[in-house]
Amino acid sequence: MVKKSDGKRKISESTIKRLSLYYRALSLLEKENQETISSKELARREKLTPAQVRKDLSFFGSFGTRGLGYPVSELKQQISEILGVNRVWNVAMVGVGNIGSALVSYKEFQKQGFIIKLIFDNDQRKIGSNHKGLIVSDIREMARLLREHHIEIVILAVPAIVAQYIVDEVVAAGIKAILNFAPINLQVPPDVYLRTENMSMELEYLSFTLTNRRPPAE
Amino acid sequence: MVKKSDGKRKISESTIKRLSLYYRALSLLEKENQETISSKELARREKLTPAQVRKDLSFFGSFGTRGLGYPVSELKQQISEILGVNRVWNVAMVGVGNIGSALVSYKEFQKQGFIIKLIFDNDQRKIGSNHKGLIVSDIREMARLLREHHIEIVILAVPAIVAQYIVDEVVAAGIKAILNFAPINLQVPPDVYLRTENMSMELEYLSFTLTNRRPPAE
DNA sequence: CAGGGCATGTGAAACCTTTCACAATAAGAA
DNA sequence: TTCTTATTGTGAAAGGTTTCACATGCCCTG
Repeated sequence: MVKKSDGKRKISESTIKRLSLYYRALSLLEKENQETISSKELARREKLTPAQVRKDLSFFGSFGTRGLGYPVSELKQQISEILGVNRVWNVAMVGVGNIGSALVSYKEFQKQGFIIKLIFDNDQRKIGSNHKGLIVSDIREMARLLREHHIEIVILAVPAIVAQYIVDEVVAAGIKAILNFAPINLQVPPDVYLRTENMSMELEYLSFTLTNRRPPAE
Repeated sequence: MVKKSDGKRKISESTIKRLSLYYRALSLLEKENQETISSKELARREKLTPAQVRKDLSFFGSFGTRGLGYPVSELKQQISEILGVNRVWNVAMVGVGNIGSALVSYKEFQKQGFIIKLIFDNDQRKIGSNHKGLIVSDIREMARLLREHHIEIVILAVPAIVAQYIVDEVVAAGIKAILNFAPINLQVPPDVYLRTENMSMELEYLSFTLTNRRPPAE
């Protein structure tokens, strides 16, 4: 129940990503009114091993009951605290092209507490237009508006060619966490956390798998 | 230059994903008319180590010249063959909500040779409507149309609640590769390759990092 | 055409992650 | 209360990935 003493435990990226999976699964289980779940069943649902589930959770504490499993609601709550999603995050979207406007309407982000408060673009035709109740702001006002609205995370959905330029502005405005959808590797200072979502990568992975799968017969 | 004898080399997922990064970087370098690149410089651009770049490439052959580096165009061509993106892949989109229609317009997929040929939905109001030159088809016609158009990859952008039902239909239609954008873990037979793109996961990762970063001072 | 410089290709070492295997222990039955 | 059953929590082992370090060998200069 109690968290471990916070030594300089280094938690791996894979563990954090799996916590997201557990969180999603637990949310579903909670809706189904299931009270407890074993590592075995949780692992089956997320295509992992029971040992992995237990090991992942053990980095953060002892949440289960031997012989019984984990209490669904309580574990979900614990993971939400670990991931920091037990609160609201103010988010701004930069770029209102296809991807940007789709993500503004994407309810999953809101459900997890990531609330898009501001939208920016540099296209005069888009500035002032309404997207899901939000008015598109001029990117030249970004620094001031980000500060005024206490934005902590910026989602970048601009063309690759301008992405580095825009990210420099975002960094200059004091933002420390950026989720980038432009298909390019951006350079940021070491105190800024940048994650790049590369949607082509997954298609290329499928392409690789189809291309290199063992032939139908020998 | 010549590929290694195809033993039962097991190539790791991370290596394949990095090949995607190299491919993207090389495409840019080619546009900039750079003729050669060293592992050191390629690593710097993608925030990796030179040794990693060389090791990754060495699984597939010897593409570089000692003392000089790798020939940009040639290496790009080689990687495109490895990833299987030196050809066109026929793709179908299932679901024309926010994400689905954004991805239909996403030029990056086309540029990489992933051509969306068909769009499906089950909403009568959407069926027959035009998205970027493609008419939305009735999902009940999916099996026939997928076969007729030689579709090899399906992108799934439907609500989580119906995703398992739809993916069962896609599998029944004989599709072996699926890219899923629904935030849920889907079950497919072992001969079907499924990748799930979880966009909330990256935001949650940022949330975790912001929440657990070392405090400003001690 | 020989020699210096440079960057590759690659075994081996270091490091990291996952899996194993079992002691610990809570719940419920008898 | 004691016993049985189930499942956790976790060191240790196994397995996998990254980094090191250097021999190799190509290019270019003189």
